[in-house]
Amino acid sequence: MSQATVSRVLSGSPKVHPGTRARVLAALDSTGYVPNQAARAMRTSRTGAIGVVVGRITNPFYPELLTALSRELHAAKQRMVLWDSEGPGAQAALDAIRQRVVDGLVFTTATRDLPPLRQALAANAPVVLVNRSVPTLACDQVGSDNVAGGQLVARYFAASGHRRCAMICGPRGISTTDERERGYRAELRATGQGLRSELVARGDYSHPEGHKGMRRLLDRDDPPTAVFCANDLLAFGAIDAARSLGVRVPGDVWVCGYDDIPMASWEAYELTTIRQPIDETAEDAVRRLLARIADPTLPTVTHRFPPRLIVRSSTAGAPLAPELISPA
Amino acid sequence: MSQATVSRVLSGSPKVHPGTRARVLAALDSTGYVPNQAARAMRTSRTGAIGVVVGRITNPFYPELLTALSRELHAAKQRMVLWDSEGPGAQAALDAIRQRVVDGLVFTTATRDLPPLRQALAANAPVVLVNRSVPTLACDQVGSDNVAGGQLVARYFAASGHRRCAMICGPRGISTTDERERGYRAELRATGQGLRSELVARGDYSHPEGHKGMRRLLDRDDPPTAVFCANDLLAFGAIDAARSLGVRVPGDVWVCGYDDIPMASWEAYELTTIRQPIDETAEDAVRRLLARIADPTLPTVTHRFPPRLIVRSSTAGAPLAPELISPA
DNA sequence: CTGAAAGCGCTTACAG
DNA sequence: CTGAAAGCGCTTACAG
Repeated sequence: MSQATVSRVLSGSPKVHPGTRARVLAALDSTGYVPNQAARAMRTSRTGAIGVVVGRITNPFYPELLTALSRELHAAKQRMVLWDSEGPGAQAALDAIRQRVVDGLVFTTATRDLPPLRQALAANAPVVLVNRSVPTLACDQVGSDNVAGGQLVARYFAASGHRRCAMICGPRGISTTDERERGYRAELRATGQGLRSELVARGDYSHPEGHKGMRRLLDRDDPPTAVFCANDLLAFGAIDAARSLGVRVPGDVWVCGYDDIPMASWEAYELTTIRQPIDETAEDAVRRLLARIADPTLPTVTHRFPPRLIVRSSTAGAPLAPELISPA
Repeated sequence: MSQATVSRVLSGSPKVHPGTRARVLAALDSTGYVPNQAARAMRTSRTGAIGVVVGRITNPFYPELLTALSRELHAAKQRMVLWDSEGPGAQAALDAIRQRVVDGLVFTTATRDLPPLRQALAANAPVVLVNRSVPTLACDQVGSDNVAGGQLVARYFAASGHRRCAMICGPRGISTTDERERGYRAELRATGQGLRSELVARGDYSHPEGHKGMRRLLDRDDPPTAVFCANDLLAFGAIDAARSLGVRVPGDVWVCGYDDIPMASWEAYELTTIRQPIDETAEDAVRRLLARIADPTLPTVTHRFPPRLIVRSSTAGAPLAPELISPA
C-alpha cells in the first residue's frame, strides 16, 4: 500500500476500494500509526488551531467564557492555544498568526488601542472580538447588548420608585462598562432623573474597588437608594461594603450587577444582575470565526445578544413587566 | 543570500559574517518575513507547545493555576494548548501528543484511572502532574503537601481547644481531598479525639455541596465546633449555610478551607485556610517538564510544597506557635 | 481505484 | 563563512 492510499483512507476519500480501505485500517490499527500534524499543516496550510486571548482571569466571567469557547472549539475539531492578555499575550498571539501556528484569533479583552489586534487585522488575519467591542474595527464582534442592559437596569430602578440612583463603573475606555453606563445614563435621563456625577464611582473591575466605591457613595449626606455595578465582581464588593457599614441590602440600598457569574446565586450575595448568554456567545463567535477562515471575504458582522434581568434578593422589586423590558 | 544563511541568522548561529547578518536582518525587516512554524516543527521535531489539561473551571483555584502556568510557559517561550478535563479533553491531549502538536503534557486533574494519562505515559510522553497526585504513576508530580496540610488544621483546632471537629470532604478518589482527610484524621487521632464518621460530610468540590454538608452537620444534637473543608469553595458554602441557620462563624463554629483563592480574603468570608504556593508550583512543574523533554531519561520526582496556615476571621484562634506548625 | 512524484518551508550536515 | 542539496512527513494533482 502506498503512502497516497493511506492518506486517502485517513481523509475519508471516496475513491478507495472498500477492501483496500479495510486492509489499510487494519494496518493502521496494528501499527498504532498517527499522522504527524506539522507535516499535514505544512501541506494543507491549515493548522486546526485557534488562538484565544483572555484576560483578568481574576474575574470569574472569563473562566466561564473560556470554558464555553473551549467546548465550542473542540466540538469543531479545533485546538485552542491560549494567551493571557495581561503581559505580552496579545503580541504572542499576533506572532502565532504570522508563524502560522493558528488559523484565527479570538480576543476577549480588546480595547481600542491594542496594537497587536490592529496589526492582526492589517495582516488580514481572521479575528473575532468577544465580549468587548471596538466600533471602529473591521472584524466580527459578538457580545451582550450592554447599552440595552444598562437601560434595563435604569428602567427597573426607576419603575420601582428609586430617585437617587448611582453607578459603580469599571475602568474608563473599556467598552463593556462604557456602554453599560451610556445605556443606564440615557434611560435615567429619559425617566426624568439623570445620573449625577457625584453618584458615579469608578475603578478596576474588582471586589476591592466595588467595596471602595460603595463606601464613598454611602458616605454622602444623600446616599443613593440603588446602585448599578458595571459587573458582578464590583457588586460583590459593594454589597460587602454596605454590610460592613451596617447598611442593609436591599432594605437600605439596592444593588444590581452585570454578567450573572455563578457566584451571583450564592447565598452570600443573591445578586440581582444582567445575564449574558455565555454559551450562545461562544458558539456564535466560533461559528463566525471558522466561517471567516473558510471564506475571508465574508462581510464583518457585529452581533449583540439581548440582556436579561435576573432578579434576586439584592433588590426587592418584582421583575419588570414584559412591556417595561422590551425596548422603549 | 541563501535560505541556509537566513536560517542561520534566525537561529543566532555564530558562524555568520557580521556584515552578512546585518544585510539579512535588514532584508527580514523590510519584507516582514516570519518563519513558518509547521515547517520548523517538522524539521526539528520540536513544536514549542505544551498541552495543559485543566478541570472544573468553576473552582477559582484552576484559573489561578492556569494563569500561573501560562506565565511560566510563555516565559519559557512555549505556547500553551488547553483542554478541559470535563468531556473528552484528556483524550484530545493524548491525541495531540501522538500527532506531535505538543512536546509535553501538564495534567492538573488527574485521577488514578484516567486512561489517556496512562496511555501517554506508556507512550513515553513527557508528563507532569500538578495539584493532584497518583502515587503509583511513574511521572513527575508537583503539588501541595496535602497530608501535612490536613495535620496542620487538626493541630490548630485541637490546640485551640476544639473537641468536636468535623470535615466536609470532596469526592472520594480525588487525591487532594483524600490526602487532606488522611492528615486531618491522623492528627486528630494523635491529639486523642479522632474523627467520628458522623462528623464527615462528603460531596462535590462546590459551594452547594458545602452548604448541604454544613446543614447536615449543624442539624445534629451535638454539632461540631470546628469544620475543616477540603477546599475553599466548600468552605464558602459551609459559611453561607451556617449564616442561613443563624449559627455564627466563628462564634459558634469555626470554618477552615484549603487553597486560599482570592475570594477567601473578601470581606464576606474572611476565610481561614491553607495556602498553596501556586506560582512556585507552576514554575516547578514547567521547569521539570521542559527538563524531561530535553532529557527523557531523568528520574521522576514527586515534589510537595509545605502548607501554610492563613488565619482570618472564620476562626478565632491565634495562628499556631511555630513549634506547633513544624512537623510533629 | 492506485502509485510515483512533486512540493509545502524549513534546518543541517556536507562540500567548498 | 556560505551555498547547494537532502530530507522531515504529509497531500494531491497526474498518469496509468
